[in-house]
Amino acid sequence: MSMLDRRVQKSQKAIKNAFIELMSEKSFDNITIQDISDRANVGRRTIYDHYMDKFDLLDKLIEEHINELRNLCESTADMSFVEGNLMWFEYFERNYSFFSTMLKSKGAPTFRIHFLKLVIEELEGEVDVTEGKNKGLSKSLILNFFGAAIVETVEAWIANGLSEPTQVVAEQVGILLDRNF
Amino acid sequence: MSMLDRRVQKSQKAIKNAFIELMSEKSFDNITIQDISDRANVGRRTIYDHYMDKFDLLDKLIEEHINELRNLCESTADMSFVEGNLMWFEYFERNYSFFSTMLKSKGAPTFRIHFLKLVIEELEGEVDVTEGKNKGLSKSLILNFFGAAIVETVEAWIANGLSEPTQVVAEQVGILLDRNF
DNA sequence: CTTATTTCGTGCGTTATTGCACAAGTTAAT
DNA sequence: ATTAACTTGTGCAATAACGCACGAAATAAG
Repeated sequence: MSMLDRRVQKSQKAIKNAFIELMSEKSFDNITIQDISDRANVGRRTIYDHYMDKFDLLDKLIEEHINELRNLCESTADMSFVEGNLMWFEYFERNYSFFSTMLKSKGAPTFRIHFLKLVIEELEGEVDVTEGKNKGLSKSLILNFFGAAIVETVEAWIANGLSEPTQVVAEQVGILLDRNF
Repeated sequence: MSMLDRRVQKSQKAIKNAFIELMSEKSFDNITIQDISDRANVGRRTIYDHYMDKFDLLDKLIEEHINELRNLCESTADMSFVEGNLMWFEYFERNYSFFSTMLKSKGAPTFRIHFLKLVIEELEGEVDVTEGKNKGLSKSLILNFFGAAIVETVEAWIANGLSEPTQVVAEQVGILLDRNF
């Protein structure tokens, strides 16, 4: 994983950060490769060595975070929602600038879709409609219901500039989930 | 000047910054090339591509700032001390972390010497002992006198964490110099 | 519409950085 | 005193980033 050349890591990091910065300043469409190259202090050519175009860059960026979150799920598999949520929300907090720009920017509604999809996928293993409190209910309905609820909560929390303490939000959402699964 | 390869600039900057950071944490003697390489996130080999050893690195760093200050003097040659001092003290402010660590660190008393030497050199063209208020006085005595005064003032100002506003210090020192030259 | 200006995407040769390996010198611990 | 762990300085081949130049495509200006 971390066997990547140091130069690659640094270039990609600089490019991604520059891109996120620019996303918070102007719309996706108005960002040029030139802009990114200038801001990242990296040769324009270098960007093409790593990404096809700015769409590819955005895709990779999104995919990366989705994967990170998926990995996070594995390590929290044996925790309660209250515990696991803390890890999730701390991740959001750590990557605030990314999620903030991605969730509000109109240029990238793509992200919300991917994000919701991930949440539902990861929630899938937790719901049981054959017995317990959810017996007889529609599995897909439950998944959509709580998936959207989670995404929307995160979105609002971030849009408000993380005004609520991370622990509090994580715990409360955790309580609601523990109660329903 | 800025025709240097982007990579060189970035590497050297990272190395210098890492070095300054480390200087504020431990004594010069206890800093290893390994440390610098780790902190700068640069291959150990790269450091040797630019510097002989850590002494050379320190020298280059000092020399660089001394040169910057010397250049600054040229551009302020036709100003009064009050005006010119503002440029100087703003430079100190901009490079606070450097001056702070260099002036307090016991591992690098070298810097104080170079610094004083520069101040005296640049002051030399301003003093006239053949006529005016300093007629008959010893030129070298005057230079040492005010040179040390300036250096000490800067040192104290920086040691106090820039507690006094830059403009105020610059102006007051300027007044004292304008009065005596 | 026509003309600048800018951005794009790519090919190319050059250069800087990298990671590794090695022998030699330091430092610390037991 | 001896081992172990770490640092140093250097050689080397591989490769990432560089800067440049180019024609094509898109965008803005007159």
